[in-house]
Amino acid sequence: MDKKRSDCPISCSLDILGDKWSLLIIRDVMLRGKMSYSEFLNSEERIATNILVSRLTILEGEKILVKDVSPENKSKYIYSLTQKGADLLPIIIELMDWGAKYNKNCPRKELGQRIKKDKAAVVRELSEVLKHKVK
Amino acid sequence: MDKKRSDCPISCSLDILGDKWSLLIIRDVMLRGKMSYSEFLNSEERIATNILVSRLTILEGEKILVKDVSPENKSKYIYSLTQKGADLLPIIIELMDWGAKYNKNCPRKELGQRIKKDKAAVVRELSEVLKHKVK
DNA sequence: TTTTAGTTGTTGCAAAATGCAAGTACAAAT
DNA sequence: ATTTGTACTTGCATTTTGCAACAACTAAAA
Repeated sequence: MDKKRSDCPISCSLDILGDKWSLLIIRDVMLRGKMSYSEFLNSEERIATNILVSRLTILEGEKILVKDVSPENKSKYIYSLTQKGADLLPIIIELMDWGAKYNKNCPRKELGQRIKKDKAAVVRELSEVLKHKVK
Repeated sequence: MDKKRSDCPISCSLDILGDKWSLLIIRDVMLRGKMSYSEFLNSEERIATNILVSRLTILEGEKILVKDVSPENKSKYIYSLTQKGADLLPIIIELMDWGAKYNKNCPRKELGQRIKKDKAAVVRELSEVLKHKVK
């Protein structure tokens, strides 16, 4: 954690999350079941390797993600959400809702449709699911 | 609007909002009644003048803000939210809630307290207020 | 009229972050 | 022993950001 720009909670959040990549990694873990460096690397947005390492380090340092050796493959690491990371769910959902609303090229899929109908229910259900995976 | 990284709605949102400053400007307009270049410049986070101009141009280009000559002072511009900009309210509220929850130095003030108690009500009330100001 | 203050920028330059390509290290599989 | 998979590191060019100074315009004051 560097020095904060101010004590405004929005500013504090943006100090950590305010870039184009961090929340995409969170999305991958939260909604797409991705857990490893190579899975993140293969996301369609094509993050560079050095940026990915840098962001994973920061997210781990902020205790948003935790890193463990994979049980199946000892030369592999898996990243999981902490409760602090899981609590980013509403932000992710709102970004998805706004993005879908104002981009024609972003057709709403299953989750998007459900968010449009009952956002609160989606957040409730997903946070329940995440609760059982949190480290 | 540059080229998008993907059609994921979260990614699309971050293409526009994914930096440390844009959402702080939105915060200033949305929650602090700020409307002008000089007011944004004087926020405690101390944005640089070239960054501010750059962000205002982008936000105007994305039709999140609109720029008009001030009625009182013809050498002054005022920036207002469009409906697209006002629809960022839930994102701002969630960033505030998460930031306040995980930062000791961010004591929740009036709005923060109300968000903690009943987030949905706050969003409903504030979006009603914003609706009447939208350009 | 000249000056001063207020407002919204622009410009130049250094520092930091990002993007890209290649290389490294280590474990497991063949 | 070699290859494959996984997780990085490094070097370098490009882009963005941060900082400080300067500029253009308007309105009001002296």
